[in-house]
Amino acid sequence: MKIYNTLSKRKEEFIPLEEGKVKMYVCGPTVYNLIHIGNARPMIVFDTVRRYMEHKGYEVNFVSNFTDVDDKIIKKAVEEGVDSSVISERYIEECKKDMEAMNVRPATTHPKATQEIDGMLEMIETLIRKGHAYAAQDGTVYFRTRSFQGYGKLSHKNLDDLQGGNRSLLVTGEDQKEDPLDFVLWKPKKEGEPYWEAPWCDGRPGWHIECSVMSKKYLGDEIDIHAGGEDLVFPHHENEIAQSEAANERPFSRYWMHNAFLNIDNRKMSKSVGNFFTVRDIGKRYDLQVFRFFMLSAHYRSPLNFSAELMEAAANGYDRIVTSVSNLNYLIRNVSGGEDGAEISGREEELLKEAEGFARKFDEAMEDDFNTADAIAAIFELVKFANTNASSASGIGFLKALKDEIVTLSDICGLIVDKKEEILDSEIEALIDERQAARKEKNFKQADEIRNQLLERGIVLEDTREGVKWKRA
RNA sequence: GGCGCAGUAGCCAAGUGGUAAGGCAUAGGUCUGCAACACCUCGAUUCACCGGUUCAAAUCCGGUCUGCGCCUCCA
Repeated sequence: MKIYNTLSKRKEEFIPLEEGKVKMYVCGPTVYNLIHIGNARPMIVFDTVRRYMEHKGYEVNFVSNFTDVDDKIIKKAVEEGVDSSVISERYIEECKKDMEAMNVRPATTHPKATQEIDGMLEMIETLIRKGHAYAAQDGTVYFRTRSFQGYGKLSHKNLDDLQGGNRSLLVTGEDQKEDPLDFVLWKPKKEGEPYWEAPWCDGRPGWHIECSVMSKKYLGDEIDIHAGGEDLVFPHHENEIAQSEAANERPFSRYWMHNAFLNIDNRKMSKSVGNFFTVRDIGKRYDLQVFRFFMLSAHYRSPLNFSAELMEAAANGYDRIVTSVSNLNYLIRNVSGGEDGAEISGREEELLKEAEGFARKFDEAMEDDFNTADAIAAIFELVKFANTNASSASGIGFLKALKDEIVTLSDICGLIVDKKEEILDSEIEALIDERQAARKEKNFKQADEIRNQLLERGIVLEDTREGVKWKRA
């Protein structure tokens, strides 16, 4: 399995620290609002990475945090006149609902920053003791960036370039720093803000220290994979490396994975431009399975553009897979030989062998830095193969094997393609029978009337060679 | 200003040295009472442009143009 590592800027063979196990940390959202569709990209992408690794037999310890103390949360809490925990708890719950709707599995652990303050105090103390951090006059604690040799190794920046770029961006409090590149580990409370007691001042943690500490606590000093959006490379992940490696004196993460952005009309989403969608909004307009399919239709390191037209195309593509599985289900239910036909014939054996080639192609694509676009192409080839080779003359064992293969590969992508069979109420069933009778008598006018009637109730009929099928519109 | 990414059919998108996957859309056909589904057929002599290296380049090198990202809270 090859993974593109931001650290080395190349694909590397994945070798876990511990045989058969993967320790993976994904930076989660700051919970001050409903998550937007950009937040959803790393969730879907890295959930898919996790699913594939589990499919390969790895035991994955998947940790993803909620940042629940932050300026934006506090601002919202002040606006609503409630405690900031009310805001963060509310949006953590909403985020979990969205994740479920996108078929993103809950992490092994979802730590919250506010529950991990002790660990942060401890790491900050360690950093001060080792000379990597210092407290300023007002109690703010800064990381001494130049004290960490490897600073810049992830984002491939050199310190002097950074300094030049930063010079014009000096803000208040900057003059307390020994060096403009130093960043905050702990900051003093302001009136009305949540705070914790600390040796330097009552205050709250900086953003970067949170992830270093949560990763250490739940996964250990050294982990396999650390992931997040590409905008986190600098400064967030660079700073995490500095903190963790300076404190633990061990390499932090072996592989760093970063997803590219989801754009809207080729522009980064932003509230000021007004091209900003929440997952909740999109879920009202589209099946979120379609959204997930859309996300995986491009490589995770390529920018992906979001638009109604592209979602439309994705919906049609996703439906093709769902329809194929539903056709197989129909054949399985109505196969002439029933369960007795479970025996797979020699010819079918050969076909299944051929079908395995698509699963192999799928695996090869995923092995190559999780090339989901190629992997989905393999699913489409399999779908075409199934559509071409399955018929009412097929044995049930053969049909089930084909269906299982499509469902298994789709499931690795987190795509639900085997829709549960619904029971129709008897009234609708009676109408379908009535229409069939009308068709038999060549009373097509009445037959079409009934079909339209059912369509108004959201039932779409399809007359296939094998019989009448229906689906929800 | 510094660092970096991308430009492949109408649209989306794989492909990083050996002669252009897959999907959507469009058109024609088979099937069908019609519709839908499915299947078949059709689409880049060519990968932004210009040079170079090579037996061989979408893939490597140099340059040009265009779009985008990071350097500041951000997935």
